[in-house]
Amino acid sequence: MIFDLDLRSRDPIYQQLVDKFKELIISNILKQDEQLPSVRVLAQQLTINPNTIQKAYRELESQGYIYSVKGKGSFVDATAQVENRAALKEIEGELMKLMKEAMFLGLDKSDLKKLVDQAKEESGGGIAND
Amino acid sequence: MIFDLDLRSRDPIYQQLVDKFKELIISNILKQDEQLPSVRVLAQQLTINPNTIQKAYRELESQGYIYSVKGKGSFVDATAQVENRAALKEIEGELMKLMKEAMFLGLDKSDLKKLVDQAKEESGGGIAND
DNA sequence: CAACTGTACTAATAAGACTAATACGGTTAT
DNA sequence: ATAACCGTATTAGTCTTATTAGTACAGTTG
Repeated sequence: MIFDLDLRSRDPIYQQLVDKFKELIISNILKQDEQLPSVRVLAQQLTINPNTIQKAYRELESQGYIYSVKGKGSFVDATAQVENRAALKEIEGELMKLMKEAMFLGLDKSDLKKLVDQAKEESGGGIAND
Repeated sequence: MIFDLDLRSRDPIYQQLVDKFKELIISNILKQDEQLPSVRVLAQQLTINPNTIQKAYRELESQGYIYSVKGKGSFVDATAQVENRAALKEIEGELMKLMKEAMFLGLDKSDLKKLVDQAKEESGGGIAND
């Protein structure tokens, strides 16, 4: 489990952790029901405070990416993502904003559609369908 | 000039202002060389500190969206956006991340490509090409 | 000169991220 | 059952940063 945290970033550490884990789950590197490192172990590995890990895990759980069981651990929950309508709406809004900005900066529709294909290949495209 | 700022947001006010002005410039509601409200006037309208406006304008200038002239004012700079290679690379990265997440949450390629078309229509599509 | 513009600087306040220490409750294997 | 793990909660202190406040300087315009 390798994490390249940037302690000097404006992005909080817990947010970086959330993003990293999301990527690992989305790209299916962490698989369904696979156990995440424990709060204490990961904190020791990264030499940061356990509370920070806990905050990241709590966030991941509230977003439906993992589930935690007292006494057992935290595990990947890659099911039922489709039900997360609110999150999807938010992401669509962000996507629209970024796409408009990208177009303003010189990209055109075909460039963006290539990005779509690329995103598909790099994530579910090669993994979820096998 | 209407701004619906969320003072309680985790996003800083100056960042919200940057986003708003970007949107207005990208959608061509604010046109080339059009003057932006002065730092002091806008601060008074929004009942926030002039320094916050200044910070937003400085950011917009560093990103190439406006230019400021001492004694005269701040103006829209919608030219030469294509040269901003670094910004474009960053945006592409963010787009990839969001697209992957959107797919994980249930969207497919065609959904995303529809978003691309929609973004085109709502921004440059209907304005830059007339 | 007066009234406007952007810009710069310093200090004070408020909020939030992070650390630290501690404690509680559930699980699992010996 | 008891030790060694797990997640969870709470409180307090530190540090950073956004924001405010006040002041000052420099250029433009009538």
